[in-house]
Amino acid sequence: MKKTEMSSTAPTKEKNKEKSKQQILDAVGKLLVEKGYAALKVNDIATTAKLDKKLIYRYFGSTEQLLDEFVKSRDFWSNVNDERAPQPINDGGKAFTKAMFHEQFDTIFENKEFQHVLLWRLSQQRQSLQKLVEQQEASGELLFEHIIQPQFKENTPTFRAISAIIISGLYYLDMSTAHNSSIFCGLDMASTEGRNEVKKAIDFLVEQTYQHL
Amino acid sequence: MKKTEMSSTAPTKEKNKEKSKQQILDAVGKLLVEKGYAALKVNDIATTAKLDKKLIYRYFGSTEQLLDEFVKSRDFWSNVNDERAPQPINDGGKAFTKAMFHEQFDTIFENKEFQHVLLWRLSQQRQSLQKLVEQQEASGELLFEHIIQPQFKENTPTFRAISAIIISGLYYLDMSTAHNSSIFCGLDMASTEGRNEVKKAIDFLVEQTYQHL
DNA sequence: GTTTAGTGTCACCTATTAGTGACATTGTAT
DNA sequence: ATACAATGTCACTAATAGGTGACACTAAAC
Repeated sequence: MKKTEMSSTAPTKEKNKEKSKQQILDAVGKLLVEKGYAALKVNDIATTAKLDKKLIYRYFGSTEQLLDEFVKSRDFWSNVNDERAPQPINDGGKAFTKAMFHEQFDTIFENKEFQHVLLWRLSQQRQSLQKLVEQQEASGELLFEHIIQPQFKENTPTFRAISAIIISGLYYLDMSTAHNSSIFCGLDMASTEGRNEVKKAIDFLVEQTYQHL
Repeated sequence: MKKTEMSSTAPTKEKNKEKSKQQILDAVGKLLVEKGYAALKVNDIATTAKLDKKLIYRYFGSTEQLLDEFVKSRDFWSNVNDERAPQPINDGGKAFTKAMFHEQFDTIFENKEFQHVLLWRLSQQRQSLQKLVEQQEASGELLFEHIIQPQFKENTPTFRAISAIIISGLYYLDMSTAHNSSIFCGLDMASTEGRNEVKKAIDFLVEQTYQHL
């Protein structure tokens, strides 16, 4: 009978472990968003997770490993990786490029955790964060090879540079909006109008690039 | 005779105070560049300055005030403020805009202290850092009003957005070059070639904007 | 010489932080 | 019932952190 119970109900011990690990990982995310990566201390994490810090060491080995685990647990570049080209690409990727830039701009704006991870990886040399950079480069490379190169031929490097400016510009604007004043070049980057101006600018720049590069 | 000495030679005590204050401020800069803003701890600062931390409290009041003092002591936006338009502006500011973007890109690349302050102000809400944002906005506003507005009329907001993307893009690229891998969109942002591609891209984007916006 | 004010040094206190050993609790297998 | 293994709790250490009081030294004023 006891055996029957065991096999019918999932083992509660295991469940609690997974639940606790999840609580801890979530606490990292919460602290990251609320106080920034500098506030990621074991004691705070444990308190936020409402668990003893001992469990952090037991389940993750060390604070370092916990943070690495946290980074790995989030899939920040899924929206870039995923291959849903919304419309067939017969314009050399123009519409796709515009849409991707818009998506990046909005996704990062909404995802505070993402913003803090961007900032974190600018500030610290953590291996798991470095991996994000490589991952991002790799997924971007696919686009450049398959869509941009055929379109722009020998001008591909310039297109790369233009993309670099635009993408990193969007990153910075989203980060600075969340942490500093939201005014940049006189536009309110937290308002719909301001953000629409940026999107118009993106479309304009991409359009001009496709027409005149 | 003693009195004569006093009035002829500067009082050495005062001199030492100023020298010590300078040593402390320089130590902040050195630590900021070498270890990032998170490493700005009193003990480290004092050690780096080769002085007792007591002096930090005596001369600056607190660590907080020291850091504010440090930020105020540097004039990071002088290169933007200063009104040396290299050529007469009869092209609506096109050449000036290109030159300014290039200058920003290179200045920040070379000035590691500047990079760290950019990062610092994204990460922390310190009043003296916030003032930098306002100062920067104010000096930019002059350009928009006097040069851009007459040229672009009702399209000025779009031009603002384009500038916002480009400037913040240059910021981010310079920061990420120094702290992460220097590869972005497949271009090496630490190499001359990579940076020249970016400059070509800047010129192209500005050119297109002036021709077709 | 004595006083005085400012500079610099040292020892000390306190709070925070990371990390661990010991133990109590609980669910499960025998 | 007993043994066992994993979860969770607590008290403790050690290191690092910010900050201060007391005192020695020195240059100038009298």
